[in-house]
Amino acid sequence: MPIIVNKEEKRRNIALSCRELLLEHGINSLTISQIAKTAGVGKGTIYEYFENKEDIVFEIITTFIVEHEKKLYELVESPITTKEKLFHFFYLLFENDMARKQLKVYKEFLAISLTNEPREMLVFSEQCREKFHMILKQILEAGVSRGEIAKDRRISENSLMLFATGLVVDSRMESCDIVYEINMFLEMLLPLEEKEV
Amino acid sequence: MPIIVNKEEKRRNIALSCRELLLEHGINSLTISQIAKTAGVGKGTIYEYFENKEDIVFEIITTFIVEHEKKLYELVESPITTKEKLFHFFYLLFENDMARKQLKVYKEFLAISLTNEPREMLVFSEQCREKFHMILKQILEAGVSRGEIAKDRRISENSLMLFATGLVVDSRMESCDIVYEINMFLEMLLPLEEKEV
DNA sequence: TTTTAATTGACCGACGGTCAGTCATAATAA
DNA sequence: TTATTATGACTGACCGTCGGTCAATTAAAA
Repeated sequence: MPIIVNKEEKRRNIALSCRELLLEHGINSLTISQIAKTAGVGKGTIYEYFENKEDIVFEIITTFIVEHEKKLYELVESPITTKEKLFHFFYLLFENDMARKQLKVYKEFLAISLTNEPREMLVFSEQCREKFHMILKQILEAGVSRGEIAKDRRISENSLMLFATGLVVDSRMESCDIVYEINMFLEMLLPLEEKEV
Repeated sequence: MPIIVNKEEKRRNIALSCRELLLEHGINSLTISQIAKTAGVGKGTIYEYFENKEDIVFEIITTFIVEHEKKLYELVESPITTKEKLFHFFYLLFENDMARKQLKVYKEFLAISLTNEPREMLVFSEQCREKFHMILKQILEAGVSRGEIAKDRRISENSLMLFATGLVVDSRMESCDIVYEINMFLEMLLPLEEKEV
């Protein structure tokens, strides 16, 4: 019998070898031929492991999101105020050059799932949504139990996430000052007095 | 001397003749050849009036947004509570089939301006942002002066708009129940007691 | 030798975009 | 009034690119 390759692993390896390529150029200026060459395989081989071009991007994005999640879990545990945690929950995406480069690719991913509606991507988005929801919930509950958020103030995790999405999308505009927008939003939800409790 | 056509007008007419086509199929499954045929001109002629494919969509989107703005202005004047106005500020986009069809195209437009970053589109987006900002400001100020919003509650128009963007983008997911999300958000900003004042 | 998973790159069709050439009109000359 | 000509409008055959396919090939195991 011929060699049996670990499909899952090879898929990941091909994707990994293109990470830099994708970060540098965007999705659109990335061709399958380039990808194949970079990964050191034939063009046809790519289609043994991926459905289509978007599928490759999808695999890479997944690694980004896993990394992002890790940062979020650190955030939950960090010894700062709830308001600061919330600030970083949003700001993490824009923190530094690397984050912004990854965000750029994530935006392209968003763009794809906004036009075609590939079932798989939707499912994936929903899973992310759920995870982030949980993280937010932890942050908020800790805030309440620590008395940093008044018990009667109902803060909707969903609303915070929709705000985050809006932030990602509208950050393309010059007139959108990320830090300012986040602070305004948080100030609206958690006015100073409450934090001081 | 040859005929001189009104370029501006012809551009609009070509775009207009493709409105239905665009609403029915998306941007991606719309080809230049189709557009040319539908508009009753040669393929090359299209490029006399438009930079590229996206430029055509851009022209059509503009008509959608103008219509949407009109509805928003009506909303400002309508005899309902501030909270209801805010609800409809968001919900107008999902109100009926027509709105949702237009929104679908708008999402595709968003997708384009999210990947390529054509200067022109950015400028356009910022102009829209400014207009919607003004409308929100009017609604909120009316709310304060009518005593429906406490004077000390600072509500950030920008935050509302970011939420709206998030709503548009995340509405692609099944798990995002528009009406519910809007109500949760508004309840967070304007708890019942305040409205009752 | 046979079997079969894996690999490959030449090839295909679709599509966005271009451009050399044609057409239609109106200003002008005869 | 008619012929000439200048020029913007218009056209569709053609081009390059790119995502995706598939028949042929390879090579390891049986």
